[in-house]
Parts: sequence; C-alpha cells; structure tokens
Amino acid sequence: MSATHKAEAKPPMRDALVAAAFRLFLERGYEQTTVDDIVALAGVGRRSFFRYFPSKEDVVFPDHERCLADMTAFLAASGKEHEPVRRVCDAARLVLLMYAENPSFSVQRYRLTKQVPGLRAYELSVVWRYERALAEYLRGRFTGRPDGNLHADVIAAAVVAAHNNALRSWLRSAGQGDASTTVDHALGYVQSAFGAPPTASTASTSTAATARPVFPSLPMPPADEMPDDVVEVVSRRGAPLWRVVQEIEMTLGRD
Amino acid sequence: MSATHKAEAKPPMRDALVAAAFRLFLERGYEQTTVDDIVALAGVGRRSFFRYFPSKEDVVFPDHERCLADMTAFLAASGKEHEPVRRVCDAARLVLLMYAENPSFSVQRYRLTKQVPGLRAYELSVVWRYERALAEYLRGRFTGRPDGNLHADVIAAAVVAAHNNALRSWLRSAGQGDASTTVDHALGYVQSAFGAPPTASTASTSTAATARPVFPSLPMPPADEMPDDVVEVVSRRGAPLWRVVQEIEMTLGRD
DNA sequence: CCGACGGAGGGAACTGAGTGCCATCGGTGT
DNA sequence: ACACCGATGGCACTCAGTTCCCTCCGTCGG
Repeated sequence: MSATHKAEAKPPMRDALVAAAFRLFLERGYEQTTVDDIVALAGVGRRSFFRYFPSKEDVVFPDHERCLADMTAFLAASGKEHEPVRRVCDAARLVLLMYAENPSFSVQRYRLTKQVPGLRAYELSVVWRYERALAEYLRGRFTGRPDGNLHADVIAAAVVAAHNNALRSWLRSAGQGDASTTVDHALGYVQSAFGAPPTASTASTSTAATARPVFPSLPMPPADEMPDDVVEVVSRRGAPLWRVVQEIEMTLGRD
Repeated sequence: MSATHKAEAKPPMRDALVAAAFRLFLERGYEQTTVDDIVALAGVGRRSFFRYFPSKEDVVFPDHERCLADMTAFLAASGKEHEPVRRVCDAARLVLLMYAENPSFSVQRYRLTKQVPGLRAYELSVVWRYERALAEYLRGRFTGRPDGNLHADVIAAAVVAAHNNALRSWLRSAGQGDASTTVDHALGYVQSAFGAPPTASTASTSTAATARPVFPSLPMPPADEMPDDVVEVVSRRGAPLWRVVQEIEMTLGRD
C-alpha cells in the first residue's frame, strides 16, 4: 500500500518539465530556449528543474539513465553459458527497445540532436557510458586471454557503432520500417567479424528477455513475423572472416 | 617580406595562455581554475582568451584541430592503390604521432582528463570527429558495396577503439615504452578482423612527418612517479551515489 | 608631417547555466 | 497543537561565454 507501487512513484513534475521543454525546443529551438522559459511554461520554480535534471541537456535524454541501469543489470545477470559477443549484442538491443518505445519522441529528439552541436556532444557522453558498460562486461569475460582488454574495447566499440548505424537509419526514416531487423543485420556483421563461432542462429533472438517488464507498457506493433531478411551466418573462427562477409554481401545485394 | 612567414605567425599569446592554464590546472585543478585566473597569470585581458580558444576546454587540447586537419588531408591524398582499412589505420597513427611529440604534456593532459568529467566529455567530441573523418573516407571507398556505410562506421569505430586502447596504455605508463609498437599490435587486431587480407608488413610506415614543436617551452614539473594505489576522485558535493561510483570506476579504468 | 585606416588587444556590461542557502508549505507522527 | 519531515519556491551568487566599444600601434596615402 505504499504510495504508488514501491519506489517508482513517477513524479508528474518530471514529465511536465520534459513536455514543456520539448514543446519549446521544437517550436523555437534548443539554444533559443532558456531554462527559465521551460519552468515558466511548466509552472514550476526554476530551482526544481535542476532538482530533476542535473543540466539543461539532460532533459533531452530523460530515460537514458534508466536504460543504462537496465543494461548494466542485464549484463550483470549473465552467466558463463552466454557467448560474450552475442551477449553484448543483446544488451545493445535494449537501447533500441527504449528508442522504439516512443518512436515519435525518439525521432524528434534525433532531429534535435542532429542540429545542435551541444546536444550531440552530450549524446556522445551518453553513448560512451553504454560502450563502457559493454566493454567492462567483455573485459570480465576475457580475463586471461592475451589481449583481453584490447578485444573488449574494440568489440564494444564495434557493437555500439553497428547499433547506432542501424538506429540512425531507422530514425532518419521517421521511425518507419522495422528497426529490430536492421539492428539484427548490423549486429550480425559484428558477430561475424568477431567471436560467435558456431552458434547457428545468430539473429532472431527475439531480444533479451531481461526477466522483468523493464518496459511495462509498449504500445508497439507486434513486430514478430520477421521478414526473412535474416541471414544465418556460419563461419569458422580462424577462417578469413572478411571474405565470408564479402560473399554474404554479394549474395544479399547486388543480386 | 610579409610580417612573419606568411599566415603562420605563431602568436606567443596562445602559448602563454596554454602554459599559464596548465600550470594552474595542475596545481589547483581544472574546475578550481577560472578563466580569469588564467588570464591574470598570463598577464593578458580576459577577452583575449576567448579570441584564441572558443571555450575553456579547448585550451586543454590546443593541437587537435591541426591534427584533425592533417588526418583529413592525409585521407584526401589517398588513392585507389591504398587498401582502405590499412589506410585508416595509418591515419590513426597520425594521432599517436601528435601525442608522442610531447610525451610529458600528453601524460599530464591524460591525467587531467581522467579526473575531470567535463574534459572527458570534451575529449569524446574530439575523438568523435576523428572517427567521423575515418568513417567518411571509408564510406567513399565502400560506395557500391551492399553495407558500405555500416562497414565504414564499424571499422572506423574499431580502429579508433584499438588506437585509443593502445594510446591509453602508453599514457598510463607515463610515456615509457614504445607507443607505436603497441598501437601497431592493436591495429593489427582490427586489420585481422576486417579487411586487409594478406599484405604482410602492416606497420612501420613512419607516416607523414607532420611533426613540429607545438609546445616549444613548457616549464612543467616532472610529476612522474605517481602513487598508483591512491585514487583521487573529484566529485560534486551533492552528487548522487551512483555517479560517484561511476567516477571511481572510470578513474581506475579497471585495467 | 599628418590624418585615415585597420587589426590586435583591453575592458565593461550583459546573458544564461548551474549552485547554495533559506523560507515556505503540506503531510505525518506524537 | 507541535515537531518533524520531504518537496518546492525564491533569491543571490559564481562563472563561462558574448557583445559592444574603447585604446593602442603600425601602415599607408596625401
């Protein structure tokens, strides 16, 4: 019987600030909007804004903190049975899920960050924290290997880059199309380049059952019924991977 | 007969500002040093600081602009005879060269950016621009390939990650040892994972003699031999706990 | 010789983000 | 009613960054 379901009270003030901020950002631009404008529209005190958001930039990414925590928890809940590269790919899909939760919001934010250098810089620091989380996990899994730390850093960077490439392409298309297939394809490339030796089906993992409705209400379309663009990549570890990839490319496109 | 050798007059003011800034940053910390402190020590007007550096952060990375221009020129001067992945690896080595130009300066800056979150965020935006330059070049080389853009982004990210891994390891060792060997090894991993099929000797291209004494005279104290056991965590007073923990993790680097 | 001109630098004043401190308000336990 | 919270509002302050205008100084054309 606690207030509202345990510790997740969902303060209306936070949402009001985000809504007010985005209204102003979209209609007059980010830099042309002061914090005073936001709090005036939201009808709250200026001091309260900085109680909910440590900086003006944070109001643009209101849910990344939670998503990062989810990802960390997801990775921490991993076991030795999980193939490391595949695991970080699944972790990356969590980020995609968050974006897909609210397509219109994500698209608007994307257009905003594309225009404002300051926001792009801030987004970089956010992405960097995701990358660090992935790399830390991989470092843990790679302890003992000769170049464990190096491999962890490189693979984490590759996973993030692939994910972002697919995500941006989805955002650029105004949220149309199936984002998860695109991301699966991009991550498949990374998995083919690095680890994930035999493990037949690399794609179509119906993404990360993180054991908890991390995202309770998703007004998303089912998104099942994968159009079988999905390619199963099977390659030997020592094989010249770049050549395998090239062959797949030839097969897919360029038909 | 023009004033002083064409357009590269090398203003002493800029160097004086960098020197004054680093003296203060090292002895009292970055955030504890105001721009007014710097200009007071340099004996110039406050307005002049912002004529030479667009922001306070820029004074910490005074040569990255030039290095980025060098890299862009290096990539633009490429021909079809260059293997793309190998080419971007060579381009990345340019950055290492810049760091190696002034080891003590680089090491001190590294310790500074490791401690100050704001500087790390700024560094990310700098690194991002290098990565974009590499990715743009690869996109140009990959036009026509099925997943050209995706591959370009992923490979660029991997190259940057590998380079930074080696660079950080070199910086952590206070500039001891051979940096280029480490970087060659790291980039070799990326080349083995992606393109660069046979081509035996990948390294030792002794690329691009862009070297010039950027910092002619910096009277910096030795500041070597730092007790690596002690970790200094600088954090805001009211900061939430998770952020403090995060900073500690980042400070340690968990290597 | 002199005034016009232009660029480099100095400096006051302003905007806006972020912070510290304290007063206020509303609910809760005693 | 009173004391004790946590959430909020309001005020003042610091500092980064910008705008505007001033001075200084060397050069050029008369």
